[in-house]
Amino acid sequence: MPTDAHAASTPASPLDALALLRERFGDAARGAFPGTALPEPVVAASANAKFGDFQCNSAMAYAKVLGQPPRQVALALVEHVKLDDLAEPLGPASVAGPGFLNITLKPAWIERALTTLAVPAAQLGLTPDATMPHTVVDLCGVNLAKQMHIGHLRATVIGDTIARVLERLGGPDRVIRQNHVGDWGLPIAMVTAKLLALEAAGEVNLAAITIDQLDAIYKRAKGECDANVGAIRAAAAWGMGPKVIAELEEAAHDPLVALTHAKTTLVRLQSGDAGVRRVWQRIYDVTMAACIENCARLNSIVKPRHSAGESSYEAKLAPLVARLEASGVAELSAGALIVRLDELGIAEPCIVRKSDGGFIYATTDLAAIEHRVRTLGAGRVVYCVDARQALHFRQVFAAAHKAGIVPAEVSLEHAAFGTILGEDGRPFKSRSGESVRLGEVIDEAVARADAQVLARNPQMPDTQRAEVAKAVAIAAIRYTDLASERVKDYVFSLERMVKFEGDTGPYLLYALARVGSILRNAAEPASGAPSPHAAALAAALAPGGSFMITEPGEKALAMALLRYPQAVREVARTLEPHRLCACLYELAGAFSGFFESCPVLKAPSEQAKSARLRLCVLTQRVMTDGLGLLGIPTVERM
RNA sequence: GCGGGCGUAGCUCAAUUGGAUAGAGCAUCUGACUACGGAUCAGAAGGUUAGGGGUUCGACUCCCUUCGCCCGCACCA
Repeated sequence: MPTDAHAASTPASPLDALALLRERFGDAARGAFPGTALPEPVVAASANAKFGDFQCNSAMAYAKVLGQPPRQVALALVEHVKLDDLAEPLGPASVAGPGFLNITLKPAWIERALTTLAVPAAQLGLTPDATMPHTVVDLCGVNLAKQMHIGHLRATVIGDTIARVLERLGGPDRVIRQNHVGDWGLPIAMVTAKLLALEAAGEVNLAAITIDQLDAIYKRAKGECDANVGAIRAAAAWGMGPKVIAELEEAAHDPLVALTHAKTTLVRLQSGDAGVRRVWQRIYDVTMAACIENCARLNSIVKPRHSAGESSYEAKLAPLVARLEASGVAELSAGALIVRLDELGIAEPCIVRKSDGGFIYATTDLAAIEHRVRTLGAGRVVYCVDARQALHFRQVFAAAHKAGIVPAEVSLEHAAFGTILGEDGRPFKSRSGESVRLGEVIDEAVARADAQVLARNPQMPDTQRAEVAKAVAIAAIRYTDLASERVKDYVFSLERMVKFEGDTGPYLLYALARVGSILRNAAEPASGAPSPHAAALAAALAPGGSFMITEPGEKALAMALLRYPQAVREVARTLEPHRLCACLYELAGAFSGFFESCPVLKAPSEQAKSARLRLCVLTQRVMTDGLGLLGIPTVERM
């Protein structure tokens, strides 16, 4: 759907060459072809350096509308476009191929833009945007009595990164993290019941119980409850006779007893029975302590105050469902209460109450949405949850809107992510087929990182190396998780991700360490004598000072720096952190190129030295800021 | 069966949302002033973007279709 170029648009940031060029070419199109509605101009960074820095590709499209030859249209745009301050003058030679317009920025513009970017008040082009809606980010999502495993990694890392990016853009008070804890329902009741029994039998000490023990007890309890229940259901579904089912039920006598007991426990829990509640609270505390610790180890900001257990919505479910029923949005079907969504293109209805009268997770999610929007004031709710939940969220979002639980303008988004695969291409599991504990994965990453640092830097003190290894491990894990397209599966290979070479988190830390090394050398040379670079460094650090772009290496670095603010905004819009990863990797690469071709401390003149030092300072700031958004801690040396 | 996702170099991943010769990193090969951290850089080689049709001046991208893999599909969360 082409938009009218005559429509007003928000003014472009003075840092954003791309947006400025779009603006200018929009003006040019209106000037050259008055009265004709034309689509917004298409301007893009040139893929190939020989085509300049940017290219305008609209002449071909406009030619179609105007019925003129594309090169003629291109020439008309050249005639009308005003780029004097921004780019080298365009001429007939700027038109290439079928009508591409090649644009090269003026060094003076790049230098001014860098100066603007570097001004402290500009915050690297990311001053808080007061119009950004309050945003709830649903992340982590642990379950009571279950050890965190590899399946929690992505929800924890991606969710945290999205939250960090939105906080950077809208200010810290605009983002509310919510850890939707699975702390309610029959599964929890099963463990609670089992734990009560074990405690009564003197087999466990509740005060000293660990998450590992809870995890084991959970599995036992669950096993005892649904040992043969599945078989009975299958027998019924396959139309087997009542005799077969009766036999199975006989065999499943114990499981059914356990299940019944769990159901009774659930009722007691829901009615506030103090004895049951005490055990439940203990399970909650132990689980959450482990969760918070794991998150901290991953450098994800998930604190107790972010916990939003399903139990906290318990009291709201019945009234919510009653409203849905009264308003006619929900209807009975085969004994269950459902919200039909077929008119919204979703064939499967959203079940809000089971035929046995119980509520299910969709009900809780609806209550959570209402809370997030009405109470927490969210204008946008982002769910960082496995892609397999896609249908569930489509249903819940549609139902929420249909029922008027949230206003239509509130954006409900499922930031779906793919599965972590093992190197065999199958979902990542341990040798025994069990899911791998998150803590183990982190341990191994730290061990590998430590070995790498030791091999390369044997003289580093152990305590420092331990700190560095932690940072490298986090960089490795987080960067890999964030660097590929969110919805896709990816292969988990610690060996590859902990490498210091190539497109990895550790490489980014290395690039930053090299920047820091130059600045350290500038400040304090080996001998005790005053640094010969002191004057140049002071000039470079002086606020508001000017940049100087002459060498290709300097220009490439400058262009990479200038892309940063836009990359961060793209992440906020698309909820795709890999765009920021790519931006930072390109920045690191540009710096490496600069590092090779443009000596800083041995620069040909004092002026060049100070200008290059200024580039180093800005690179350090941008890299640090960007890594911070990815939740990757930085180190001085490694 | 219906719905959704995916398929890009030997391997792991990109491609600014329709633009020029599809880019990186591993691995392979060739080079680089005894180097402000060589954990680097420059270059080479590697592709029928799963196959086939269509739309378009122009397609990895949009539409149709076949193949392959993954995931969902009312009352577990």
